[in-house]
Amino acid sequence: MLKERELPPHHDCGSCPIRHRAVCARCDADELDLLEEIKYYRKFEAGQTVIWSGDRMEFVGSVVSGIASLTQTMEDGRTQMVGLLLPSDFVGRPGRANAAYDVVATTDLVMCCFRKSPFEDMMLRTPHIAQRLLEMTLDELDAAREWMLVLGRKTAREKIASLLSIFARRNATLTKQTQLNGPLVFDLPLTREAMADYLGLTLETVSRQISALKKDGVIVLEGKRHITVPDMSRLMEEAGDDADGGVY
Amino acid sequence: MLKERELPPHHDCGSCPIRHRAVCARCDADELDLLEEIKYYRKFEAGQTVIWSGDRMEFVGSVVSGIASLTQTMEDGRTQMVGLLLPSDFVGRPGRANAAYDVVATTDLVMCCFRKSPFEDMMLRTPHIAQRLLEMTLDELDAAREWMLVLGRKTAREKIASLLSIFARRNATLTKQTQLNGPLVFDLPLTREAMADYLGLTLETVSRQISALKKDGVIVLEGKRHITVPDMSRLMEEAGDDADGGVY
DNA sequence: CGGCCCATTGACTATGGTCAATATAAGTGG
DNA sequence: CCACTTATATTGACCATAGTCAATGGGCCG
Repeated sequence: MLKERELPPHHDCGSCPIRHRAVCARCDADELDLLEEIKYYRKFEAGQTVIWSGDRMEFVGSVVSGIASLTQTMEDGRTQMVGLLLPSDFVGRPGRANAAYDVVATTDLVMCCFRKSPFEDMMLRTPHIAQRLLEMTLDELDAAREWMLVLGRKTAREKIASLLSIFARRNATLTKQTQLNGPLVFDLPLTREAMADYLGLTLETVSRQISALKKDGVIVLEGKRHITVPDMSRLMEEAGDDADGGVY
Repeated sequence: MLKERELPPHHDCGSCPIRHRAVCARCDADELDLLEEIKYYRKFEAGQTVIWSGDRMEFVGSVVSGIASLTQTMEDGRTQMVGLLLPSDFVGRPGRANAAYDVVATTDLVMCCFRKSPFEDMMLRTPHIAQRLLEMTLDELDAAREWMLVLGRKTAREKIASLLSIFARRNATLTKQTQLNGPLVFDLPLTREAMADYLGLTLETVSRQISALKKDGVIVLEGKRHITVPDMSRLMEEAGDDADGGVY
């Protein structure tokens, strides 16, 4: 595997890009000081495994930048991605010794890690952290359940459209585009194979459906990763979601 | 729809069958007293809808007895069950005004409800409740993710075997059978259609696969609902899970 | 008895998977 | 700079699994 690179400087929480969204979002200055003492940064290269399923977990933490995936694998090699970890998302489960999933860096990744045991102690004494973690966990549960509908009931074409919708919307919020009317432009952060693992498809089917959506003008493809969505409501229609309602 | 039946007596938390597993598990006597003041029981008949998706939620609560299902429905009628609520499971999301899913009583159901707003207030002041709710939510998230693997990657036969495994194990713990060696006997709490909705299949495929497992001696079927599993490890093999490992 | 609900089974079809060939792009080293 | 390698993606031919449509069976209850 690839080797870990030099660590970034131990920077201040005040200037942290995920300060207001991560597990520390509700912490006040005093609480942040305590967190600073048990935190450290780690960098991973695209493709590198952050945690192996079954391994003892030494830390929990937040994704600062980049994307990681949570995957589950059967003995015969079939794999299913069960979560996509974006900046501010939390990794690890307080109170559990061993990891339940593989965590893999999909892109280059920076994580803000907390030593597990001190973090658990702090959670008991700091309701702000526990409250925020509960809120985030409830959000993740909703996301997982929404994905169950995608996996269980949508067609291959709808699955692809659903995934593209997620990226398009995520990118729109990230670049502060409040308008969803104009064309949306973004780069796919996943390979065809990773998309297949997330959608419960084969990479060939992913490729075919992307080609079909392109042929039908739902998306414009430049290269393999660069995508333009001329009409977002059209894409959401293709995803089987209500194009109008659900401002989410 | 069916009408609500007379309410059960407002009984004491001390004698509650889910006392040690529900959201109140960690509460001490004082905290239970406070909960008693905002709690009430509701009974639902099999088939009755407890909460409609999108409706304002007046309460949160725990399943005391019976089974409820959490389902999501697309405009064209395709439905996916996204959770199975068993005794002690929590219903509702503190901090959210409207329900995200339909909650339907699959069997006759008794719920211990808390008026939502007082419960939310109490959560802020009672770490024992928030801590337990976090723990339960993390468990549900794990369950949802395990189900994503089932939905995304397993064959119809494996899906059925996975579902039967869950019921068999749940029944074994409920009847205090610590031995998983001998034959396990239980009644299916779901119709074929509900199983299909949970597994992302059609009811015909469910029926066919149950017949196939029966023909192959993996299960013995008496009537439509009564099932005997002669060899649990055989069933888990069919489910694609490791038959030995994972004492879960 | 008759009607209703739930389940089973069969015949046929369609969606997506499998296997294989080919294309494209990004390095790597002579 | 260009051949060579490797990883990623596309496309085609064929096939298998599960879906669709339809007929039939079996309890249960009024």
